[in-house]
Amino acid sequence: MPIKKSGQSAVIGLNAIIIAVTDEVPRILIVQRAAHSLATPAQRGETDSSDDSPVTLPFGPFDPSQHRTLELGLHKWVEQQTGLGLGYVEQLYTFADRHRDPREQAGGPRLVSVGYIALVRQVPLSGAGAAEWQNCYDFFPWEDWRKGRPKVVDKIIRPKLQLWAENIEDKTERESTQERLSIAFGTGTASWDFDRVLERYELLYEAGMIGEAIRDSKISASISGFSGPALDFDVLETAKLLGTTMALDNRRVLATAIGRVRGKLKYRPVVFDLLPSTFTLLKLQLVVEALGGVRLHKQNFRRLVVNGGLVEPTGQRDIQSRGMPAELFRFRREILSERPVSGVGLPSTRTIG
Amino acid sequence: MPIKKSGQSAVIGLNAIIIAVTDEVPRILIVQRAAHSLATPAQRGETDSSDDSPVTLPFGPFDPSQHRTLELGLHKWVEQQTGLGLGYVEQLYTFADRHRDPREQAGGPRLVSVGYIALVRQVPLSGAGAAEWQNCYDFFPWEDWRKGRPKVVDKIIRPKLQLWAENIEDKTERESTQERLSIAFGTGTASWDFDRVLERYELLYEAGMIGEAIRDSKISASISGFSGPALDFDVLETAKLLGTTMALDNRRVLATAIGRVRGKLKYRPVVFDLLPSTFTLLKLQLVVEALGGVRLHKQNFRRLVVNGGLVEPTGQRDIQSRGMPAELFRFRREILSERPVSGVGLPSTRTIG
DNA sequence: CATAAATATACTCATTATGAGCATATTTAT
DNA sequence: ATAAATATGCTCATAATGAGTATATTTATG
Repeated sequence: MPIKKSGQSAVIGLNAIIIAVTDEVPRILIVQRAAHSLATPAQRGETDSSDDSPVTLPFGPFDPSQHRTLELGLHKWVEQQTGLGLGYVEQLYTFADRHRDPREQAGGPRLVSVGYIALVRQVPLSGAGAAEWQNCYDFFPWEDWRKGRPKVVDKIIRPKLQLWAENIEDKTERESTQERLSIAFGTGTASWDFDRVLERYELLYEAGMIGEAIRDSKISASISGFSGPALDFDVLETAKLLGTTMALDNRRVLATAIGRVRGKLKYRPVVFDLLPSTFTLLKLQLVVEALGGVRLHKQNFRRLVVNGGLVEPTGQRDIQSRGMPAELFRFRREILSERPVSGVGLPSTRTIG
Repeated sequence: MPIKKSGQSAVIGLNAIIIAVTDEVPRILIVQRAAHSLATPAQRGETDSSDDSPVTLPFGPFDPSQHRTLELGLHKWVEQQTGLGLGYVEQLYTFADRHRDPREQAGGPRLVSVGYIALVRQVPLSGAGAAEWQNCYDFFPWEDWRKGRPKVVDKIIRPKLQLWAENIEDKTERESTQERLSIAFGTGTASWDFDRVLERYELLYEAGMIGEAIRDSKISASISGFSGPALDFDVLETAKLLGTTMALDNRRVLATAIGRVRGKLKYRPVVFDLLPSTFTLLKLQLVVEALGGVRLHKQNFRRLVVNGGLVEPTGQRDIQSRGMPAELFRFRREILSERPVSGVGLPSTRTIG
């Protein structure tokens, strides 16, 4: 089959970011070594660049003749591959940059992926695919602040990024980069904004500090024929401390997803799609904390969700080991029609009668 | 040139939702009668279904061989067509449902459009295209509450939707529809959530109350060979009161965009991309109100943006006609690095030290 | 059984944010 | 000079939030 050469050609695929929380760990479904059924040639093939990461997000082609909508295509294929029934599903973003795959041939078809986030309750895997669950924070060790600020932030990220930014030649670019740093990593007066996962990832990539950056620059060097500068040991060490490298731009996609979910938590009751129909308040809190990467104040959290009408008691109690048994609650769906958002108003300004 | 028959083929296009606010009116850029340069055959051609609406969003094909990223493609083409320089740009959504164009041929390539929102300051149009500005609320008369609740809401929308929902046969579906109604239109205890523009639009479409629904059902009837039921005068009258019909699913795209912008207003300072670099607080407020479709309390709005550190006085005053001259303010970019979001926290729960 | 450890739940209190309004100042039009 | 229009300052009640303290109910362990 000859390769199409049309400049306008594109292949549309679906990327699924499937999230579940178990044992206080947010996990995503990943596939090892491109075991996913159908990949583009560029995705499947010539990956033997020795250190290329085998970890990918589940990916499947979208066949318009088969499926009426993207979302239906996604459901079908995920269920086939994993046996998972998807709960909450939301379109994330469409990724279409050139060199998403750095090995993409000039003139070859562009790989366009539409990413979907799905939140699921359960963890039983079956189906044809070789999918497995992996801790989100394996990919973003700097994003989990539940045990305090991760050491990697002060020891590596901040100093190295600072240094990198200071050495940018162009003044305008240097200053705008420093501003971005300050916003994303909360240097100075700023606090750490848990939503800005993507912005942090992008800065680390641009600074060449993570595995993908090293890999991509190596590849483009080898394509252009130049041999890049020898990588010193330190760079590789740093990259290793900054989490597991993923294939292509998959880690970027994942960063987008986590940021989106964290943002969503604030104003829509999506957590409940990760929980069974009844749960204790502690379980609820732990799931929120896992996704947000933060610890919350227990009594206030309780006050918020109970007084806020998000949950209601079932009258039943949880049976467990240590301590006083907690009451089981359920999500109050009615809240959706009662309050505009579960927590906020306009720009922080409310309407006037 | 023979038509491709591959079941997997797709054409990727870009839809631009370009928003500006002038004279307290939020406006979007539209194109009359498919005057946009390059449309798919389905989009351009056989539109002669008599009453088919001529109003479309700017649309352009995306050529991967020309542009490295979707956003670059968008910029290029918008500037060519309109002479506009885009300010804030954000990817909105990817629309790929079958029958986005109800005339789509079975087996023909699927039209996939990636929508982008752009906020611009100015209104001078030039360039090759036949674009013009139109009031957003021409398409969504029920969304502008600045002069109180629009009459169309109580006179038409609520009663007709209520009736429609009550007559759904299947009990489960009826109840879920009634819940959706209550959430979207704030029947009962609920208040009107200004974000839920898309949900409201979709319900009106499903209920067959707006122009697009009538058009699409006519078309599928004519394709399937059945002649649909004769439309009574009332249905057409209703549709006319519910705003201007757009081509294809463009109004749905626009609804998505407006909802997104309204939501964004709450927690990111995007308004400033619609304003000149200095402005009075009234101007600022009027722009927020225009987009939100609400009136705000003036003194509290001032307190919010000034005490909240979003803006700072320039020392200069505005020269105008009536009344005390207002001070000119400017956006404090520093706020971005100072506060996580301009207004909120986690699900409504803050972190604990 | 008594006690410690673990957990759940109730309440308090200071601070800040929000919604609604009154009061005063500064300008232009008449 | 006065009315109309606008800007701006201030108050006040209420609600939301952050940070605790206190108490209750359970299991594990001596």
